[in-house]
Amino acid sequence: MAHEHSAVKPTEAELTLLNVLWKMGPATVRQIHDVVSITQKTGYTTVLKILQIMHEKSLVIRDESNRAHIYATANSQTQTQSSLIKDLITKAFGGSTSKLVMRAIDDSTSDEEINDIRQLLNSLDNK
Amino acid sequence: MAHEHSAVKPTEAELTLLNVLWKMGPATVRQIHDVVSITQKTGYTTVLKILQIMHEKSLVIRDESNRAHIYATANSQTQTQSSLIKDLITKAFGGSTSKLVMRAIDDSTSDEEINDIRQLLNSLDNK
DNA sequence: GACTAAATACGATCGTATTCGTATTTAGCC
DNA sequence: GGCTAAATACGAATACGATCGTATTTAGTC
Repeated sequence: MAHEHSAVKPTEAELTLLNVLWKMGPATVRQIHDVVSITQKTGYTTVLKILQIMHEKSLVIRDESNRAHIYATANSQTQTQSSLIKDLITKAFGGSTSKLVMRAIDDSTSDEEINDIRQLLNSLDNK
Repeated sequence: MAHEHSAVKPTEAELTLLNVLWKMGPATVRQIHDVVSITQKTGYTTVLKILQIMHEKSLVIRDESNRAHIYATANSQTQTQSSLIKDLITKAFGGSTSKLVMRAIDDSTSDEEINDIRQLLNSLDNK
C-alpha cells in the first residue's frame, strides 16, 4: 500500500502552498495567504484560485461546511517528495537512484549535512 | 571554480535534448532528431526550434561554420544534475540535502541500487 | 548560373500556469 | 428583512513551453 496512484505532480506555485499546508496543517485561504504573504507578494485571489485548481486536481481536499473553506493536503509530504524525486531520477539521472544520491552527496557542503547523511547510512546497515 | 553561474534550469523538452547530446556528443539537428524519434513522435522543426531557443538561453553552443549547424551542450551533465537537485532540495525538502538523500534511499527498491549506494557510502568514509 | 534537396528562420497556434479584477454568495448584525 | 464585511466563484489577461507549417537560405550539381 506504499503508493496509491503516484499523485499528480504539483506545479511550482502549488508546491509552495502545499509546503505551507504541511507545516500549518488544515487552514483557510486567509491563513494560507497570510503565511505566503510574508515571503511573497501574491494576491489573495491568486492563492484562492490556485487552491481551487488544486482541489480540482485532487491535490488538496477541503471542508466546505463553514463559510470559509478549510483546505488540507490530499497526499503526505513524503508521498509528494517521493513522486518528485522519482520524476527527477527518470528525467535527469537515467533512472538511477544511486547516481542521484551520489550527486547529492558530492554536492553537500556543510559538515552537518554530511554527518546527517553518515548517520542515515549507518542505520541503513542495521537492516 | 565549481560553478560558473548556476546555469538556467532546462525545461522538460530541453532536458530530453540535453540527454541526447550528453550521450552522443556534438551533433546536428538531423542526428538529434533521429535519436529522439525512436522514442517520441516529435517533428524535425520542433527539435530545431527547441535547440534554437536553448542556444538563445546559452544551454547549448553551436558551430555554424557548416550548413548544418553542430550543437553541443554548454554545461556538463554533472553541473546540470547538481542544479536540478539543488532546485528540488530548495523547493520540496526545505533546503535539506540529507532529507532528500534519506527519501531517495528509502524509496530504493532494487537490491542492486541499494548495493551501489552502500559502496558509495563506504568510499565516502575514506575521505 | 539555374535547379534542387536539405538546412535554418520565422511566426502562428495550442496548452497550461499564474495572476488578479470583478461579480456573486454568504452569514451575522441592527 | 435589509446591510455589510468577507468569503467564494468566475472569467479575462499574461506568460511561457511545445509544436509545427511555411518561407527563406544555402550549397552542391548539371
